[in-house]
Amino acid sequence: MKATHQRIVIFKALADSTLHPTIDWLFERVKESYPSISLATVYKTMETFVEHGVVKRVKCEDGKNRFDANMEPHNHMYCESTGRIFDFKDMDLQTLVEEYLSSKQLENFEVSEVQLQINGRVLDPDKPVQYKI
Amino acid sequence: MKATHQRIVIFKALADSTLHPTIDWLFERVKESYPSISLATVYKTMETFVEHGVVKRVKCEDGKNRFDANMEPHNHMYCESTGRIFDFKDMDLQTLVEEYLSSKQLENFEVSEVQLQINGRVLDPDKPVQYKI
DNA sequence: GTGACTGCAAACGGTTTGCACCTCA
DNA sequence: TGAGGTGCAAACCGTTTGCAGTCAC
Repeated sequence: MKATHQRIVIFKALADSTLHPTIDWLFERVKESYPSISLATVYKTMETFVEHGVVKRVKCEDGKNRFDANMEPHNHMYCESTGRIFDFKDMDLQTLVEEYLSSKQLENFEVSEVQLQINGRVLDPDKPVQYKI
Repeated sequence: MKATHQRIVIFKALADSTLHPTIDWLFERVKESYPSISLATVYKTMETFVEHGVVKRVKCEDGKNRFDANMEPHNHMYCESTGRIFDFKDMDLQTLVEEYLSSKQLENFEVSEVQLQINGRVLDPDKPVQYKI
């Protein structure tokens, strides 16, 4: 993967944000420090980032792609009114579910991932959302 | 909700299928018995069905809308190679997760739903997929 | 130097919309 | 008869693509 100027700027914008940015958020952000960048480049770059395991793609109810720079296993809280995604990590919960499922028989299906997502709404958009373990 | 011919035909097509049809699957299907139907009508009808709680919308990795005529609480297995969705119902699992989560404190977030999805691949597309409780 | 990357603009695919006409209740 | 549903075509919006020019290695 070549370290082009564009890729570096996009990567920095990504690393800054914890809120799972969309392509157009990244595009607007990156334009500030690199005004001549094209939208297609952001799309293509994110595609390569996904292929190289730099980020994960997160499909969202609103239809847009979002990206997750957090590559550790974790779960999501999804806000149905703003479309924002919040990470939470609870290995006890993950283990609980995975162990339960491993005791079940799945016929004709090979599991790659068990995804657990809490949907709902943020009450006060100015305050932080927290999951207390 | 008016019982128009179009809506009845669409509803029947829906009830037939367990595999969470897309709009264009429904459109093709419905055209067989109602050739003059328009794609826009299928879109608008599904929208009213969702509003009236007749079906649920299921957002899919492939970007297309799918619909679920099964209104009972249940979970999904998602096949990453075909995009097909299979239902499974395991109340023990659901209760396990919900009880675990209710012991946690979620700050500034109102939960509407906990979604548990098993991603993976169907091994033999001609055989049924089964989750054994 | 060359293969990979960028930027542009045009195309794409799923979905939505505006509007004249029609139809169920 | 009137509120609301239908069909058509055009618009929309996020995303992808083809290609000529450019850049990192």
